[in-house]
Amino acid sequence: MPEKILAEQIANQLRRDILRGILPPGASIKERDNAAEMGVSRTPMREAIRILAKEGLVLLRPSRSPIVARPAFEEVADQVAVLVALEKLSAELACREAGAGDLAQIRAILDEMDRNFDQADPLDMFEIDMSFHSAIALASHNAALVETHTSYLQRLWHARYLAAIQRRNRDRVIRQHTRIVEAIEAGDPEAARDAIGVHMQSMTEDIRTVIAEETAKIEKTDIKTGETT
Amino acid sequence: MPEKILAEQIANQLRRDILRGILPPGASIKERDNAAEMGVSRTPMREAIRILAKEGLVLLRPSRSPIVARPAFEEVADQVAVLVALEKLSAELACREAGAGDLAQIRAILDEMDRNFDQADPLDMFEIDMSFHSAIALASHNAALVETHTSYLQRLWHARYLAAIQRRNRDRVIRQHTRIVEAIEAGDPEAARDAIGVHMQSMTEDIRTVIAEETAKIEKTDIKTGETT
DNA sequence: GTCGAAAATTTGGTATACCAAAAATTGTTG
DNA sequence: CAACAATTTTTGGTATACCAAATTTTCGAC
Repeated sequence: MPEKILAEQIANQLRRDILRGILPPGASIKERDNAAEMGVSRTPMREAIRILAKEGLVLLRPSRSPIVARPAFEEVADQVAVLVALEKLSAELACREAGAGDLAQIRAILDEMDRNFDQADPLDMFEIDMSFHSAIALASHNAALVETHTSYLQRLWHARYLAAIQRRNRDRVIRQHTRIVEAIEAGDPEAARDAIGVHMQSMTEDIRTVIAEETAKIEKTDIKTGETT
Repeated sequence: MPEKILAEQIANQLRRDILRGILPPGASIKERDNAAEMGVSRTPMREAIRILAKEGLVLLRPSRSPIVARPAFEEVADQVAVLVALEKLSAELACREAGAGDLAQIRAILDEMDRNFDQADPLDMFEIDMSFHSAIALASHNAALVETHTSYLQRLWHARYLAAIQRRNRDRVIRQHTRIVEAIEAGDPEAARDAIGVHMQSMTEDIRTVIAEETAKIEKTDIKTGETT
C-alpha cells in the first residue's frame, strides 16, 4: 500500500496517543509546538488536527489551542444510538448480501475470540472485537455504510475500549456475538437486528458506568488541584 | 453569526455551483486556476476542496485535478440506504424527545409546503422539503445524528434535487409527509418508521429513474463527441 | 504512422513568513 | 486588593515559494 502523506501519519500518531490515554481528555494540542516537536511544519499538523476534529477526538476552539475531547456521557450516548442503527442496518444487509467468503471471515473472527479471549493482550482482543463489527459492515456491501460505520468506530474507540477493558465478560461477549453470527448465517434480518440490539444495549450500559467513574475521578482531581486547561 | 472563513465561503460557492449544475459531473476543479480566478491563494481553495470531497461532491484523484463526482446509481443507492436508517432513527427518537416547539416547527413546515407547493420556485420548495427532514432530525435531540444526517443530505442533494424537480408529485409528497407528522405527533415510533419507509422508497425509485436518464444522456454525449476529462 | 524516450507541464504536499484577532499577562491607579 | 488599561503572547488563517512525482506533450527514429 502506498505510503501515507505526512498529515495522515501525524493523525495516526495523535489518534493512537489519544486512544491510549497518553494525551488525556482536556490536554491541549498546540499546532506550533507539536509541529516543532515532530520536526514537521504547521501545514500537515493543521491538516492532521482537522482530521481528528472530524472524528470527534479533538475539540477545536476559536483562538485557542485545540484540546483532546472529553465527551460527556450524553454525547457518547448520542453517538452510540447512531452506531446501533448503523450496526442493525449492517446486520440486516449482511443477511441478504453476504457471500460465503464474508460469512467465513465473520465466523473465523468469532472463533479466534472464543479461543484466545483470556490469553490475549486486552488491547489486541479489543481490536479483534472491533474487526468483528467491521467485518459485518463489510459483508453488507454498502460502501457508504462502511465509511460512516468506520467513522463512528473511531469516534467511540476510547469509550468502548475503556468499557471493554474495565468490564470484561468473556461469556457474555462470546454468547452475544454468536447469536449475531448465527442470525446472519441463517439469513434472518429480524433475528440479527434483535441480537445486535441486545449486544449494544449491554455495551451502552458498560460505557455509562465507565464514564460515570471517569467523570467522578476527574472531578475529584479538579477540585483537589484547581487545574484548568 | 460570525463571518465564515475564506475556505468555507469557497466551499459554499463551489457547492452551489455543483448542485445547480454549473459545475457538471466530470468537470475538473484545478486548485491553482480556480484559486487565481477567485483571487485567493491555494491554501483556502485546497481546504474547500477537501470539505467537498468529504461530502462526496468532489472526487480526489492522485496527481490529477479533482473532479465533480458523478456517482453511479449504486453509490447513491448505498447512501440512500444509510439515509433511510438515519431518518427512521430520527423519527423514532422524535416521537420520544420532541418538545411542543419541535412539533410546531415540523407542522409549520408541512403547512407551508401544502400552501405553496405549486406557486413557489422549485428550488425553494426543494429546500423547504429538506428543512422538513432536518427539523425531524433536530427534534430527535441527538447531536451526532443531526450531524451525520446533515452530511448525508449534503451528499445526496444533487441526486435528490434532480429527482424532486423531474418527478414532482405534490399530492404524493404532501400525503407522505403528513403521515410522518401525524405519527410523530401521536408519539408512535412504529408508525413513524413505516411512514418514513414508504416515503423514502418512493424517493429511491425516483432517483433510480433520474440517474438512469442522466446516465443514458451522458453516454450518448460521450459516444458522439468522444469527450473525456 | 507508430513507438519510445526526453522534455515540459501539472499536481499535491510541505515549509515558511506574515497578519489580524483574541486571549493572557502585566502594570498602574484608586 | 480590585479593576482597568496597556502590552505581550498565542492563535488561526492565508499567501507564497519550492520540490518531487506523475502525467502529458513533443520529438526523433524506424
